[in-house]
Amino acid sequence: MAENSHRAPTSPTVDALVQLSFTVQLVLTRVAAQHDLSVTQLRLLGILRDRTPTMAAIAAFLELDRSSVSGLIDRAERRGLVARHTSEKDARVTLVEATPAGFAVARQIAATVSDSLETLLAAASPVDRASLEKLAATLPQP
Amino acid sequence: MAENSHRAPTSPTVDALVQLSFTVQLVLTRVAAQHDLSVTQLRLLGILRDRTPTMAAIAAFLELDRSSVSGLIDRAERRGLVARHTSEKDARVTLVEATPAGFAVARQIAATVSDSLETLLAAASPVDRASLEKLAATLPQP
DNA sequence: TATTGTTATACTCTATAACTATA
DNA sequence: TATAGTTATAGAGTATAACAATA
Repeated sequence: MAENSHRAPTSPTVDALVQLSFTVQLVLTRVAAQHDLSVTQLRLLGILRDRTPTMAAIAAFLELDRSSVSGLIDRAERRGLVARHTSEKDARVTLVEATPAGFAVARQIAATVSDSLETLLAAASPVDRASLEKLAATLPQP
Repeated sequence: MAENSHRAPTSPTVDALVQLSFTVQLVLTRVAAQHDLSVTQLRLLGILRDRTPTMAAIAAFLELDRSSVSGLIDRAERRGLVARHTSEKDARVTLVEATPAGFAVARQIAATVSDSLETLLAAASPVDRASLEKLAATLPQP
């Protein structure tokens, strides 16, 4: 038997996908940390860039329990990044909106992430870039 | 001014990379959850498939503080997935090894992740796959 | 009654600082 | 003294269960 019987053979494409994913997450984690934020808070700010969603919508988007989102918004609110508003149509519903400070942080983070990833992609050919874009566009949501 | 002044223009390749990354992480999170594990524990088991590293090596690999790794290994050990051994060469050093149960879980997880991602990749052409593999191989570590 | 959100509780994950044991 | 690892502590993130307010 080979030296290592624990490693099941897996496709090189799958390996590439997983490795790529962790590289991107590492970049996101580091950039978020520069602003003393978690990747989840970073995602939250991303969502709020062009939406004013309900708590439930945020939970659905992030695939979190609504109680987890309550805590998430509590902490973001405490830091002045987001604000809660009660819906005028349905008093049960809470809408979440980024504050000007929240938008500013979101912009900075997006710019830094973009720069970092572009630097990593420096060696990628236009054809490989196009493949990557096509792949992302056609990949079904799991 | 446009409807939304908060969204800075970013490259489609960067967007693709980020989206792809979150898709993969979602798959990993779900598969890990099926075994009541976190993605970090999943990564740990992945590392231990072909290594018996020191605590410090695990910390370096996962980019965590050594104290965080102590807790991580505590919890994995409590669940019977890994075991600690003191190095015979240097009594300060602790080596971490997967147990048979740990290897079994690692194998199952790897198989499920592989299946899930292959399903997602069903529509990807051989050329696009090759591009993805090349990209992962040439991407510098950030 | 059903839905929206919060709270109480418990656990994992993580870091910082202080510590122990060994080299 | 320096290094490897642990412990104490604190906080973020997450889920489950129970709850209040509103529909």
